[in-house]
Amino acid sequence: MTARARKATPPRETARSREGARSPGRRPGESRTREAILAAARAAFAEAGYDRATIRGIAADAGVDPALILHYFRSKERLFEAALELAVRPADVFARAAAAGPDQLGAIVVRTFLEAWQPPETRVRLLAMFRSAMTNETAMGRIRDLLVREVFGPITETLGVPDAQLRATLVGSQLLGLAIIRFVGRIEPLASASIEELVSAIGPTAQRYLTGDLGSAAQEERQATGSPAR
Amino acid sequence: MTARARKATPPRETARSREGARSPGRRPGESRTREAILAAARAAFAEAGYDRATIRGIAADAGVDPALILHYFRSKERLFEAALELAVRPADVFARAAAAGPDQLGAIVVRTFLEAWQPPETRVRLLAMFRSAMTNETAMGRIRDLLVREVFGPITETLGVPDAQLRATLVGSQLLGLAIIRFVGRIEPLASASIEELVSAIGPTAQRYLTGDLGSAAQEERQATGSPAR
DNA sequence: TGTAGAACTCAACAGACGTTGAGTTCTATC
DNA sequence: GATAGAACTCAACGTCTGTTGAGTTCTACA
Repeated sequence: MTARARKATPPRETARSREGARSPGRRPGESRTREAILAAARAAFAEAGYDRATIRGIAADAGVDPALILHYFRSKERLFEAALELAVRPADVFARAAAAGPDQLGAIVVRTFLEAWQPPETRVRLLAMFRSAMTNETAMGRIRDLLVREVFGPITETLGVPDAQLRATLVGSQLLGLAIIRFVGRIEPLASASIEELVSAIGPTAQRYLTGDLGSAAQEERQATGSPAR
Repeated sequence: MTARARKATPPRETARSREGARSPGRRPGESRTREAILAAARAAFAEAGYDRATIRGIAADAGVDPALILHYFRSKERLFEAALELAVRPADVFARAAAAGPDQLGAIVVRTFLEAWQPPETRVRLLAMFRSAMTNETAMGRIRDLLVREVFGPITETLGVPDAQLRATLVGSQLLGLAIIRFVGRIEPLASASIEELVSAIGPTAQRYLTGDLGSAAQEERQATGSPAR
């Protein structure tokens, strides 16, 4: 009980109205409780990651009994999966990428990625995903899908360049690292650099990964059957 | 108790010799128990991250009572700090960087970074650090120090280029993302690409971040007092 | 109007967790 | 050879965890 992520949680009390317990049973009118739970869950996962976020804490934030969460979602893991849904709409990237020439792809990818973090709803989902990915298979799998299946994989394959998957993961590695330093670690000066600044610094990197020359070693190895050395 | 990171832990038993308890009290001869604990701790933190790794599990792996760990290290957090010490020897980078021309700096930085992951002792420490960094201040602080104070900060400052800190964090972001995709997420084809391949793909990126032109937006903003938009 | 079932709460479970204090056995120093 | 203290184990503490089952109140449909 040294350093817990929960706020100052007085012994019990949760969300009861001043004195006496909230009565059990269904509430009159239509219920938006499920959404409240999901919002609280996303906030908790974003702040603390999968391991440190607790069902009890989420329940308290949503003003609800912990058991109700499991009534809806059956387990913490499934709650997490539900909370992560629709973290990113790949359509945005494609639309903007298609509208511009292929030589501006790098800048557009970086800008779209950074702008995706601006709306609080998206930001909270992405933070939850990233904070949890190091120790949670679901979150890491989600990142992998975004990179190789949903976003950058399709982009590089559409481009018709060789080494599509390698290019996709290279772009992904740069954006992943950027996001962690900027939004999770909040390390300066990257944390408070403007989007313009980052686009002009990192855009060319993404551009090269997407369409450029990846160097002789990469070329050779891709043509060979197995990979030497390591 | 859905998905724990611990192995198959039969109720008790830890490391007792078949039957009966191991007797208490000091063991004869010189003790290397402290080192055994640290090794087990590093392995656990590398596998599961700070939150999921447990003192009890580490104690079992080291063949020792949990209380002994706290006798040595006073708390889980301090155990973690001790386990992370000497994760990287910055001297390696400097020596190799000094030996080559400034136009090969990018390739050298990438290669040195990747090679640092090869020895199991270093690998396990770095994995522990990265796996824990998303939810643990100590680990993230350690990463920040490596980036801006111990390794890349000094390098960029020695180069005499403008925007030293920005360049340092940019290189750091690329290497951080690379390490997470390759060593934590093990996402292909990046996970099993050869070092040569990665050096020729990512080296130019690092080179540009270190000594190249970061683009007009970056230049302008660095000369102005405050940063606009955001 | 009756009834199935959804939406809720309560109380408890069993097990984990970090940490503590007291006790035992050895080593080093005088 | 006595003594301080380091190196260890044991048993327990208090708290927190995800999850369960039973009970209550409402809604929707026949």
